[in-house]
Amino acid sequence: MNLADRVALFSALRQANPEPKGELRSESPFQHLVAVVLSAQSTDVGVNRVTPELFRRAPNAASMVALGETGIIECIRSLGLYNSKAKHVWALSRILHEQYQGQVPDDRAILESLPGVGRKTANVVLNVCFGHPTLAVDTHVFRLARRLGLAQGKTPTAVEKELLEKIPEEFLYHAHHWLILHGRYVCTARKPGCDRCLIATWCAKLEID
DNA sequence: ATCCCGAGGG
DNA sequence: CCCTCTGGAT
Repeated sequence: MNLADRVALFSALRQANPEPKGELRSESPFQHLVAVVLSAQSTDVGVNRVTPELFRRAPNAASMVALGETGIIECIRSLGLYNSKAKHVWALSRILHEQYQGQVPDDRAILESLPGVGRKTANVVLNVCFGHPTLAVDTHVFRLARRLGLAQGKTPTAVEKELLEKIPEEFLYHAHHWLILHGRYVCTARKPGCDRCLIATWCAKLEID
């Protein structure tokens, strides 16, 4: 896809949704970090179902440490993957509490060193909490980028690199949310809604027609 | 049966 | 590189 088409594609997404927001609910960087860790292989609806009670019991790092792994599991059981997620949330809370005054650091290397925080989660936190133009490649962005023909890589890391090269800078900051929302509600995994797709004009999947 | 805002461990 | 973690929704 050439530059003019890429600009047109992202302009269409921007026009439809000028200020895209993620759908995970939180009231602080700490809560957002925890919500993103919990979102691994789970839906946002599921995360938003359990976080009100979790954050009522433990709104910050210190109280999350006090709640303990068992208390965390009680709150998040219906999400799945609860043993490892509870372990990670408790351990990262303890590190933030003991070493970072309970604050989430604006630093990729430190974020990725936290238990349960990989590249994708760090990219989301850097973007949403600290305003950096990072691009988090989750399951939706990965699928959509490949369908559109914006990337061919076989790993999220490879696709992130391709997208960073192909998405014009002016669109980079919002690109994650535009792509994830489009992937979630239109270009879904099982049944892509091509008939109601705003960017089908530029989609490699439909080029043959 | 497949997918969900993945990460850690082998 | 692959496997596992795990329940809920479709």
